[in-house]
Amino acid sequence: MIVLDYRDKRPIYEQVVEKLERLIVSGALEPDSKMPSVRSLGMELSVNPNTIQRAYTQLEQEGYLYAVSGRGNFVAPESEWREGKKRKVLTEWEEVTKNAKEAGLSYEELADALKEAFGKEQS
Amino acid sequence: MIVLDYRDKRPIYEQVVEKLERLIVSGALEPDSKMPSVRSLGMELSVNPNTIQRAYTQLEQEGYLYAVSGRGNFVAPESEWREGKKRKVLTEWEEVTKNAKEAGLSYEELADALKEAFGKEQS
DNA sequence: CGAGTGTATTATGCTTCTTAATACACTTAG
DNA sequence: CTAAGTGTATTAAGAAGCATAATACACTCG
Repeated sequence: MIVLDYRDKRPIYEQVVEKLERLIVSGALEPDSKMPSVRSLGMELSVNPNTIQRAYTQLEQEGYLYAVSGRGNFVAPESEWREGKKRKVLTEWEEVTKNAKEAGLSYEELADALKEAFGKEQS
Repeated sequence: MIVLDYRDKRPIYEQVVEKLERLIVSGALEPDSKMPSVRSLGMELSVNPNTIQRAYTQLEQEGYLYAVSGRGNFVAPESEWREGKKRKVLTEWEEVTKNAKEAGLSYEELADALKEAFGKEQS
């Protein structure tokens, strides 16, 4: 399902959150589909179930999962997280863009990079 | 010179690095100008000199400062860090842009936000 | 010479992350 | 009904990183 990067200095639970969030946002994990149990995903990643539990709890607080006692964790419907995610990522994008400007990157350079990222043809 | 944010959960030395780098890149601290000594900046921020030393060492490794034994730390000439900084921040920008696209933000939305960030007039 | 500088070392306390071992209530397949 | 699998909670322990404190030493400059 996911692969951990041991060179990454961040906590494991944070990596798990990031990677699962990515799978959900990209649509690789469909709404209402069942997530692996904390025990099975812990086994698969050679990580303690508590660590997975911590990741799931955070994903639940952020609206990406919902838990059903005795049954498991499930991907939340898109309406629960899509708008919040867009707002969050746009704020981050504006911040990084500000840094880029400050570092000396020009409007034209970024405009070109933006076209590139969206597969637009260069003039 | 700088102000620490105690709500920020990152290590102090990392905050110091980020804020000083910002001052250098923006030009607020001119090349070859003298930085505060590790002891004086430690006093000013109510932080241990070792913590400042750690920040200075990292800034030196990244090319923003150079140290002269017995005299102090100084801002490195722009040629030492400008290009590296631009490359680094562009890579980060491309990554965040990819995330924004994946989260559902359109080319038009980002193009508008880019114009906004550079103070361009909207058509 | 003395004050101020960078730099290094050692020790200590604190917080966070992670593992481990349980425990309990719930749901579902058999 | 029973057993297995689920989420969830608790407690204990170890490891690592962060920060402070107290020194120490070589250097530069007034």
